[in-house]
Amino acid sequence: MSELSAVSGTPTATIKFYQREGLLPPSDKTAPNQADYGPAHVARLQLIRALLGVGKLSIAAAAEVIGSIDSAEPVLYTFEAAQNALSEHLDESDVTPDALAIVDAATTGWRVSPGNPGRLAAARVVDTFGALGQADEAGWFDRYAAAALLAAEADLDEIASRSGRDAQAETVVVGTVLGDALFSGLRRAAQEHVSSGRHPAPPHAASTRPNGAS
Amino acid sequence: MSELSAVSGTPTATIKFYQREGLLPPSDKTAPNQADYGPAHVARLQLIRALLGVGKLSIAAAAEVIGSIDSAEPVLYTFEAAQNALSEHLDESDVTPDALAIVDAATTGWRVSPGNPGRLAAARVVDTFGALGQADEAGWFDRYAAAALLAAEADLDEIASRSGRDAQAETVVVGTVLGDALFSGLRRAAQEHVSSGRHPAPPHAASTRPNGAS
DNA sequence: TACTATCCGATAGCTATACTCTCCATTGTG
DNA sequence: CACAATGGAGAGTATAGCTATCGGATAGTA
Repeated sequence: MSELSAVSGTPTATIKFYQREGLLPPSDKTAPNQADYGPAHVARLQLIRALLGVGKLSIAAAAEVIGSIDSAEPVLYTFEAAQNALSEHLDESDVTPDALAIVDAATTGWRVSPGNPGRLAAARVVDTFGALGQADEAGWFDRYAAAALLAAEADLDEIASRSGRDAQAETVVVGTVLGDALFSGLRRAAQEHVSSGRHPAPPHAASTRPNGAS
Repeated sequence: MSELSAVSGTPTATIKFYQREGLLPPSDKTAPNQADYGPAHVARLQLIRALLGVGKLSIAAAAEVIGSIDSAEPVLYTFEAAQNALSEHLDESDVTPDALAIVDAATTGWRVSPGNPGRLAAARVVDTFGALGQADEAGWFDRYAAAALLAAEADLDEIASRSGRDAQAETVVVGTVLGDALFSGLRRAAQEHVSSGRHPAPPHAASTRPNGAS
């Protein structure tokens, strides 16, 4: 076990905790008190740390998505499981019909089930936006929908490039979880870029420099 | 005070807590034990609930962004403040140069300061992605960067449509915080759409229906 | 066989966050 | 003037995510 701890940099106490919570599969034990860990365990632990750390999942949510990787279900179900684990559970009564209509209008032509967690989450954002007295003057929702479509196509292409159910299922989870974080980072960078292109004086954060490929 | 509580549906104990934490400005008191709250207080409280609830900010982060709305700084600084409050504080030593190079390549031509929190956050995602044994086969990073640019342009247009520093500053904060949640919801919806367009059998979540504008 | 070191597993404890409750002097109101 | 309500301050609570300790068992060594 402390082999695992040493390799991963995770304290043994934490590893034991993850095992208890069902995040990490039980060790293949060779004796009542002796266990063996292989590269699969190391990889799994790394996945856990990524989901909890960068992805900010809760222990329970991480356990759910990991379970859906391990189940033999087709990849499409893993997708659903990942989405459910990542979103808090809303139903239609948590959002106004108006907000749903706005979301549906922004996603016209999309084939999305009414209970899709993303649809409901987006509607709640629309509600919140309205409650704060903000209005969508410049087609913000529509343009976000276009951006989201771009990202989703990239996601699906990335998944399709993997071969084998297990590799695909893992990419589904990793892509879904890390995708949020990646986009959020890139959007902030893009905000600075767009903003500096429109306003003469850049924010005080030191030197801004045009970015050539390294 | 319980006027405020009634209107907002927030318990008075919680309101008092927010005041203590500096989220809510002190009441304009008319007597040592009697205070008056106006519509500004109601609006502020709603903003707080939105930041904490939908935006999932911590109390401390919310206090920071709210402070930057109230300061008289130009809107560009509010942008920076919002970004800093939303990102955990990374510096270049937290990510590999390789990951930074990949991020910079995906954002070629963008004018972004090296310390931009988004740039570093994106690099950390790239690192994590690699550590999990995933490779960017289908131009995932580049395509996310394109999507992020779209979103950032929408953000800036939306902000530009507001008049007055205070309205703009509030839209900066609201847009930056809610934008992450909105995109994440729309991306999940788009994933289902794209996925159902590519695979014959949809996931079991009941009826999927093509979506006509309401 | 004795000794030591390690390991597993279970339990209890710790820390941070986001509230929530209790107390109490003050005070508007009838 | 009685009296419920108010504002402010500090302590208390619930949950999440670890972390530390203890007890029993076993492998390695001599």
